[in-house]
Amino acid sequence: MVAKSPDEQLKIIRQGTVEIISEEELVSKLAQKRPLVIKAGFDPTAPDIHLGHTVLLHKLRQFQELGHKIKLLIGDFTAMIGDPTGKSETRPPLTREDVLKNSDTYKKQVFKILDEKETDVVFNSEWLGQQTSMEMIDLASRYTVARMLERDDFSKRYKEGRPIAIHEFLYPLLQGHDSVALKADVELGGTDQKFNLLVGRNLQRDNRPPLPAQVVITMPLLEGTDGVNKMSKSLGNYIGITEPAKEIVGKVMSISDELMMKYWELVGEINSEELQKLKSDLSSGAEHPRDLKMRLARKIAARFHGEDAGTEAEESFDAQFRNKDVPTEMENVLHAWTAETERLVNILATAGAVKSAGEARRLIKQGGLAVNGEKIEDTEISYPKGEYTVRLGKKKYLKISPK
RNA sequence: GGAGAGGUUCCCGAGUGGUCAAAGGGAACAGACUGUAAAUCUGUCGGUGUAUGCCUUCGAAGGUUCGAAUCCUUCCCUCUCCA
Repeated sequence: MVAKSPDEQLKIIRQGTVEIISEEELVSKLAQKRPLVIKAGFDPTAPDIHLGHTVLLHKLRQFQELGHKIKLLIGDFTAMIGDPTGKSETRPPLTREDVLKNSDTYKKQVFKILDEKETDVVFNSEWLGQQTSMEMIDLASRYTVARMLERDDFSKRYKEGRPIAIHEFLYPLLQGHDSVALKADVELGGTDQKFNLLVGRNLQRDNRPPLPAQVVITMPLLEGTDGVNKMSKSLGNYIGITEPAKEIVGKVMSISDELMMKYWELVGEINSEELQKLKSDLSSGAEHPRDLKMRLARKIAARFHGEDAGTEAEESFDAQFRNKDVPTEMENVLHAWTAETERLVNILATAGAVKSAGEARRLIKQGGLAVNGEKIEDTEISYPKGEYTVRLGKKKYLKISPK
């Protein structure tokens, strides 16, 4: 089953990673010619998987193809703490139902990339929920405050005088303990997870009896559509895999050219030779950046929605932005007219198309609003009851019809 | 337990009695430019039928004052140092 030699495997595993701690250990584990236990943790608080998550999933998929065993860990227990970032407040504990619901959605999404048969989905509440206070204290005694403060996020906050709650220290410990419980051979995570992953390694070593330490593999974080911050739902710069194909194409098309190459590398499902070719074609001019980006956009859309949806999304994108056609389908908003005619700004505001009438007015002043294809100049214009096609800005189209 | 610092609009951050809907930056939105690129430039950025008006906002609640983000009181929250 495990057919490839350790060196061949290493070559594949290494692609796109930031760090492997350590490669020698990984090779010797691979040389044992058994399916390794590969651990990767996911937070069940946000059930929507986005492209950023898939970086990890693609790597896991590669491990699967090499014949290893994936333990997909849903951190339902640790979610009660929330991985400390300093940004997020302590999260309210999820109910059992929430967890189950979220993890179901998770599974559905994850298996668009992973092979379901070769994946174990596990919940850390299974063992963490059973722990007694004594065991918790014992776990806490394995680490010192000084070592905890080595973590970037903690030391920064400490220096800046920002709060750190004690329970935040427990997060890395519990996550690390998961590795002990799973007897993980390898743990995969984003570069922001390095500290936590290393804690797992240390805890395995310090365990009684000691366990073989897991190999830690970190993956680059994928920047979101803003090109700066890591992709996350809370920043609103994400591309969700359940989004409509058109949305995915639109969002991918709006990323910068530099970022596009990173996307190719991390979620493009190509090997390093192919990546090199794309890069050289791009710099030699053999390939137009726009076309290359469209290929990527289409590929990603097709991955989650099928080839047809990908093609269709591309066509409608071109229609709208190349040929400047009005899209055939758009969101329909119902509005109840309160009088014979009503001011446009009010209609838009009450319909929820804009935050306030003032914003609508602003849009008009800035020349970003059109009704039935005609640009509006007058901020006080009124319309009688009827059906209208409204364009807000460059890309947002809306149909307003009477309720 | 003691001493000190602080909580400002989406975020960071200035403002210490009227000239404050509150500087500056970021984000966001719009326009120009384009490949719906990115970058850049310009504009907007609490609400209100536009009003030198009115309403809501400067941790919370009260108070002083003609007038408070600014002063006082109590409360909540955070940090630092000492113990």
